[in-house]
Amino acid sequence: MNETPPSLLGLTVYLMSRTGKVARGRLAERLTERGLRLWHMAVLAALVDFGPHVQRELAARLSIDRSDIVKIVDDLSVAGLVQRARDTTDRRRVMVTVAPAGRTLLDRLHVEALAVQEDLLAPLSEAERTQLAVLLRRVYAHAQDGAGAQRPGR
Amino acid sequence: MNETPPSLLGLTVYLMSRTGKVARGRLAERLTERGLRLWHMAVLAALVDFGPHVQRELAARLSIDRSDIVKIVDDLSVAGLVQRARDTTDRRRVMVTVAPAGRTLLDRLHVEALAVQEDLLAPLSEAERTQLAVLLRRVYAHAQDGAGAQRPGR
DNA sequence: CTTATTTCAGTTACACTGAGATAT
DNA sequence: CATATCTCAGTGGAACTGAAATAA
Repeated sequence: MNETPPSLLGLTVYLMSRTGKVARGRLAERLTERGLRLWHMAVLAALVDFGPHVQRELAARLSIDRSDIVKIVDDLSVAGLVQRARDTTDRRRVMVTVAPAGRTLLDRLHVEALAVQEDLLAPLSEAERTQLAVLLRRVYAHAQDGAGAQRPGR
Repeated sequence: MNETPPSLLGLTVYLMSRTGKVARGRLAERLTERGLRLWHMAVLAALVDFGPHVQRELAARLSIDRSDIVKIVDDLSVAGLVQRARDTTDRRRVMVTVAPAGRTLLDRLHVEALAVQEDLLAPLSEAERTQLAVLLRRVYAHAQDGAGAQRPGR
């Protein structure tokens, strides 16, 4: 009685939308327990992977709106997970650097994300999980390239 | 410079969340041109695939909140895409039936959804698209079973 | 004077909560 | 009285718009 309409299950875009929402929701659930949201984790990851960023770079890399990055970085700063400092050569810019506490927290968040993933992908074998990851990475890369919908670039 | 952090790309849950959001966004974009949203299409699909529903059944089948189904069905009703009628045997219930206009519209929406999908999955071969669909269907089915996060059942 | 970056205020869509109205 | 269904009002996070403040 609770079956999903076959005409929707036959659409891969619909499946992507639904499963993506579940993935997002379960990740967010874990992060909420720590008073964080997905963007907080994403920003920490960007800082750890690529080093200090100007806020505008963070927004561009993560596809967050420039208006929203402010609050996110502010939250992280208040929590002592990142440090903010005016760029001395261009005082319009705010350099954001990950703090030691941010690194150790990100490690833990990563472990939790893997647990969520383990749970979500439970019905798939190791090989199938790899397959899924590979396929999604290619789709993601293609989408990032701006093909398809209008991508004004902002 | 706009590369996504590798530690996030390595998480399949993150990829699912991101690609799902893109899929959702592009579908919604098309529907917005017709003044519709994703749930409108989902409700039409449920009615066409399974016949008339009581509103509560629609909500359960599509995992929409019982509070939100009201407005969605109301929109469809105003647009002449569905018909609402009190159940004569249990006058608390409202039976929702798809109207002919709803059927023909759903056909067109389905075509558009396939176009969006074609675009999004462009980098994948036919075989790979099938693979992706199969894997996602299994993940979706598993998620629906209530495994993992708390599913209070409402 | 124009442009870039940060910041803030406000809007919209969305998912959910809680409670009221009606009927069983 | 308890329960089920529908309905509405309100809340909070998310994504976006527009514009002000500061600096180049």
